[in-house]
Amino acid sequence: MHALLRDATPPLTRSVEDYLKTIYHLSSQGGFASTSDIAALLQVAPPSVSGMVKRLSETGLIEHVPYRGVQLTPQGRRAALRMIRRHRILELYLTQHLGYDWGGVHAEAEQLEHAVSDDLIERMASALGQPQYDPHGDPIPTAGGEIEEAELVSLADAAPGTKLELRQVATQDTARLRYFAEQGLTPGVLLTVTERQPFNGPTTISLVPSGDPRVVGRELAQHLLCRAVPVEQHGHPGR
Amino acid sequence: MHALLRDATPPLTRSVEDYLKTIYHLSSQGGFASTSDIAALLQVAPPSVSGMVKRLSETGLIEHVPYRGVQLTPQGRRAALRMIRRHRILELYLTQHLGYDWGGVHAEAEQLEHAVSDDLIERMASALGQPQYDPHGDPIPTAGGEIEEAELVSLADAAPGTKLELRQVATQDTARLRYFAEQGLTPGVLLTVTERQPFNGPTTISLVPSGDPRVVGRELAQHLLCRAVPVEQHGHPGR
DNA sequence: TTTCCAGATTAGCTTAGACTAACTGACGCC
DNA sequence: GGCGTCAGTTAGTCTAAGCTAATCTGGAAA
Repeated sequence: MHALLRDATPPLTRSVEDYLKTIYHLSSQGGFASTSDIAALLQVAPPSVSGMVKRLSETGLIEHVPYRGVQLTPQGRRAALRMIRRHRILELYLTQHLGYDWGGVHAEAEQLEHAVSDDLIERMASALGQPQYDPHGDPIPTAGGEIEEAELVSLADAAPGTKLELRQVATQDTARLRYFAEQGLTPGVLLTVTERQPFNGPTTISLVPSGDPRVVGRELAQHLLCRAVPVEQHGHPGR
Repeated sequence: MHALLRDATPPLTRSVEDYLKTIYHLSSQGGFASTSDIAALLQVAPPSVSGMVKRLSETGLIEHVPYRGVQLTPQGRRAALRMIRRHRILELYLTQHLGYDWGGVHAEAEQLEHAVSDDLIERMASALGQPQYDPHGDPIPTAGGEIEEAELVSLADAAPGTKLELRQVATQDTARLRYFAEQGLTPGVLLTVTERQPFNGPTTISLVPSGDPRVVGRELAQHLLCRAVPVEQHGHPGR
């Protein structure tokens, strides 16, 4: 891996890094990222996105189909995964070594990810024991640019009766994150789906070791991404 | 302290922060910082400095006397000391907690100082036990903007026969820093000045507990800033 | 099919910060 | 006391990245 990287292109700017990361997130469930979705996530006006999209496709980081959207090229994907690795290692380091809480860590990492050197990231990764998951349960790409593609279902879609491991909490909203933490809904937790009310109603679950019940509304349940647990078996890599 | 800071002015840009820090260093031994000195330290062309100087004096961060130079206003000084605090705490944290060496830490801190939040800096300061000196022996300003003004003599100017404590190593050159470290010349070391050759010749010293001699050329000696030790007495605050 | 509209794009402007080239002022020297 | 030198400044250009206003397009609805 990491072969043929002869391109000594100028380092990416902070903005470019943000665009690539955003495009990665928007297009990771297949397909294209649209101009307006990118604009909304980055909080810029759509024409700003069009302008950047032109520059990025000229430098070969993305593929642009006019009026359809954009996708990352392999080169762009590599750059995006590098940023995601930085972000997730920073979040983990800040929570484990500097007492940040689960909610407030995102904004700090968002700034730092553009400023830290690769060397510092690898030192943090070592200090953390080469972790595989960040505090939200998201997989951390390797330095070589590999990422675990998990097959996850949102709790809102899981069939009643199944046993699941909560793997990711897919929101950045601090208030929601805090609420989930209070409810004991953090990555790694095991649970069974008890029932779901019809017409987009709430999902009832019970936590696995304790049997404690929880009722989760549809909106929140959509943020809880789970992995099916194949009957009696757990103990996964990171935390 | 920290009262009357009602100015909710837009946050300073990275460039502005760098200019202020540079101007602080250049004008700290009294007087004005010149356009060309600023340009040389920041590695930009002199007209770029003129342009920035105009903007900074319009926003009240510096005082500009045309064709003479610039000085910080109290507001500018506050901003500069904030950056210096960040830089020095970062250097100390990186060396103590992430295994950076004395030489390589500067560049990393130079980037990070613009990206970290005040909160993170204070967390690092706590993790370090509210330190007063960075790894080079430079005093760390308080969060309130106070800095210890030490009376330091460079080793090149110290009178033979005096006993000194090495307090700062005033260079950022990695090779020189490594050399000093090899020679045991790090902040906190005690020494006596044995003799000095005339005509800008080298200074001979002996390290105090061990009595080991060292001969230091004038150029290097100028970088070694020392505090007079008032006869039998040592043990200073940080390290 | 034609129409219409939301979303995408182009056109043109702004700001920060850098640059080169050209000009000006301060001050030492003869 | 005029003159040169060199540092400092002004003028004008460039790039990245944002914006608003105006225009275009592709696909759903009529």
